[in-house]
Amino acid sequence: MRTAPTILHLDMDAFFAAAEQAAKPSLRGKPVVVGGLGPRGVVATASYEARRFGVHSAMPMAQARRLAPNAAYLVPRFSLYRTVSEQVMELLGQLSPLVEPLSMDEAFVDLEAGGTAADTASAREVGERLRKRIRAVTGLSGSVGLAGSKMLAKIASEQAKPDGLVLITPGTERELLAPMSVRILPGVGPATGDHLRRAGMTTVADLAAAGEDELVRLLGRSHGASLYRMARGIDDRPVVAERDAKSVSVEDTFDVDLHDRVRVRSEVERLAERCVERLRAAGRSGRTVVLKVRRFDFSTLTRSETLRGPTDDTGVVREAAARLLEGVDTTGGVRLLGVGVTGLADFTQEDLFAQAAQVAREEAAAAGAVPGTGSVDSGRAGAVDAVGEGVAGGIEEAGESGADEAAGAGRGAGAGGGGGEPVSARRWHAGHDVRHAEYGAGWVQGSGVGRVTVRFEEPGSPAPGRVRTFRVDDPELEAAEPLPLVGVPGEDVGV
DNA sequence: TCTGGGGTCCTGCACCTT
DNA sequence: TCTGAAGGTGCAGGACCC
Repeated sequence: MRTAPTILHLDMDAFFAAAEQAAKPSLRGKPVVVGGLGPRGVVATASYEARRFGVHSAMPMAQARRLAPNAAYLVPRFSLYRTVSEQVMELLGQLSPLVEPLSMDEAFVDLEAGGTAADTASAREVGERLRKRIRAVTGLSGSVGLAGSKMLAKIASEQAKPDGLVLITPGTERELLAPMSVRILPGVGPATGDHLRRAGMTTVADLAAAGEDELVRLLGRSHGASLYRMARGIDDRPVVAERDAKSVSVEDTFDVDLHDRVRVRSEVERLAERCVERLRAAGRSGRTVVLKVRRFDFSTLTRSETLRGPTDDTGVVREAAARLLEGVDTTGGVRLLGVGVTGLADFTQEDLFAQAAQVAREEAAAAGAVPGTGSVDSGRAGAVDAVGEGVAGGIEEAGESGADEAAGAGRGAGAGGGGGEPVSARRWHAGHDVRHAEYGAGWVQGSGVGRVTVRFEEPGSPAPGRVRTFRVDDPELEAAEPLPLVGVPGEDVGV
């Protein structure tokens, strides 16, 4: 147990929404909701102004729109958030070599490893200086929690929100935690919370009083034992700077349930290809292929197959996923499909298993054994065509329905201009950056029925910009990269 | 009311080997 | 040769997190 607050937890406030407000002066002080805008989208982040209407993360977007009909609804711009995240992580790296990012907007820092003096005043000073620097560099606010362990530092930053700093003095953990809900502890979600409530435990004090044996009996060995320790304020998990990914997966929820088995099969192939692209980009290969199917009634099942060795071969993963699909009943409709690879290894060279599989495919093709699949090459080309058709189909559907948004963030993302795409096929995503030959930089406020509305303003604009409407195929309008956010002048940027 | 996407970890069961 | 225990591995599902 540490005797000084040596762990810092940083949590950026309403990160995606705050980044959008910083980038778009007209949205500052207004309710902003970022998330999937399709019929089955959910809220990723709501600004504090939107939270006042009851909107929160993971809420279905349709419900959010009912609660806050006048909020700005935007699709996420991950490239912008990643850029800001890198700036913030760099600032954290100046505090200590031991930084553990949890997501784009959250991280633990081991201050002791960074040489911060082991006393309360020094930790508080480091935390306050960090918050100022983040505001100076990004224009955004972050909340800081300081404590002797990861669990308590995280609880502290939660209490500090928004835009604050809370320090938990080591030694006071147990009395601080005692009256809190069991849900404050990491690993206690809705299901475990309910389970404990039925057993008469609602506060952390109840857990500590119940004893380890009782918690193990209720929740199992691993979960029960670790929860008992946490309930007594004990958490000696170290800050871990580097973590290797253990799986790579992609999944898509469809606007409308799929019933056509042929379409389901082609979607699985497309997902397998996307999954391998990600796998290869990470320089990894994997041994177990996992197919995920969520049916019309939201029931979810997974099927997996372990290969003889790891692979990063598109054909091998595609065929394994297709085999797994054969064993799944999809009558009634499919809401979501996913393909993943686990059992990751670090090699990228051609493996013998993939070569053997390729030989088998070529032999089968030469023998004409599988009509329609053709050779390896033509099989791949066919799959690529199917992807192209899928995207084009999505565009037509969006146009016909007057929908103002993409079917899903994953599909057609990045469309909207540039890259030699025909202008007639463009899609304009609410919130995304554009540039007009005459009016300059702006962002898409909405689109539909052949028109796109753009607000022309930049992160540094002193006042909300003007709004203009164009035809969706206006040749003078093109998609643009996000502009860098502007820090708050006058803040301390010294190191 | 109607539930995304990308992950991690744990549990229980079946099967195989020693 | 049969039997049972123990451990490893594969598979499926559930819970949780951001």
